[in-house]
Amino acid sequence: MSEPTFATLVSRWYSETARDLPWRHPGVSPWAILVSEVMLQQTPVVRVVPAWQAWLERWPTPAALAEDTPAEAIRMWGRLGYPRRAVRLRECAVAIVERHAGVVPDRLDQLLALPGVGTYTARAVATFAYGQRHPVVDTNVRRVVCRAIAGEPDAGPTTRPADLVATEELLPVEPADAALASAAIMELGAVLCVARSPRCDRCPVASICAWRTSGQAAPTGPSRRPQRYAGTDRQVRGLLLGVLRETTGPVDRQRLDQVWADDVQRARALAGLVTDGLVEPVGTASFRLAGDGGPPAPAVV
DNA sequence: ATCCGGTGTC
DNA sequence: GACACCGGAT
Repeated sequence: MSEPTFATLVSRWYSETARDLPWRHPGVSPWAILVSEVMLQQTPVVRVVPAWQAWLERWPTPAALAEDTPAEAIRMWGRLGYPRRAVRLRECAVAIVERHAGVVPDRLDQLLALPGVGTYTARAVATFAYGQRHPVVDTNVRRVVCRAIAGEPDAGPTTRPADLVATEELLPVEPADAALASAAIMELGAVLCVARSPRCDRCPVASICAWRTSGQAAPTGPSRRPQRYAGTDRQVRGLLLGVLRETTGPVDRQRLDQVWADDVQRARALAGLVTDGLVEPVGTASFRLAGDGGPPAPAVV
């Protein structure tokens, strides 16, 4: 009789203590899981929950979202941040309708080909929506595996192929068990094995954690530079988008000019919004959220 | 004032 | 591989 494995210990802990998140409920559709994963890409759980519920109430299927305008997707996105994700999610819905008859695909290569879906999200959907056996490595999983298995601090800002391999080796053979283990490892990284103040006293694998055994080394590499928000193009984009979001249809350039004094930076931010497909010019002196007021795009000058 | 994070682009 | 991208929590 052997010791319980890493996956067994973490999965048992997860089954007993997991947060009750709505996208983890039985019967949640693959589309709803995909929406949750895209929202969770850059936004904390507590802020995603209400937005996810409202989004799926309005657009329960990819086809429903595909038929609506980018402008409405941007408005429904609310203040989740990184609103390009809203436009990509709608483009993703269009692609699902066009390529897959409105059904979220279950193959990794097909998922990866969708707008806004990268290596993490493709594996998360294949695993959590379709019960397949894949390593699902986000920043939390990477940190947990680096610590507990390699005994090292987190390897850095990107997921390496080696991280995928190391995680795969932890997964049970049965796909359903592997999916549960992946959810459990993510939960562990989000709740206990956090970056700064890990709660090892409550950790289900504290007894077999290589990082704990070896003295909990801190990361050695260059710490990532702090990113500011105030005064950046990001802030200006947010201000411009705020005006457009609360207005139906075109907004005069003059009104947009009032949100930020620096002409050069304001113009750069507005151009960026257009490039990103969030905003489009209407005539020569006004702008609107993409597709706002109907699909017919403005005449290209 | 600092922290957090996938994807796409260059 | 560096960088841009958002906003709220702490």
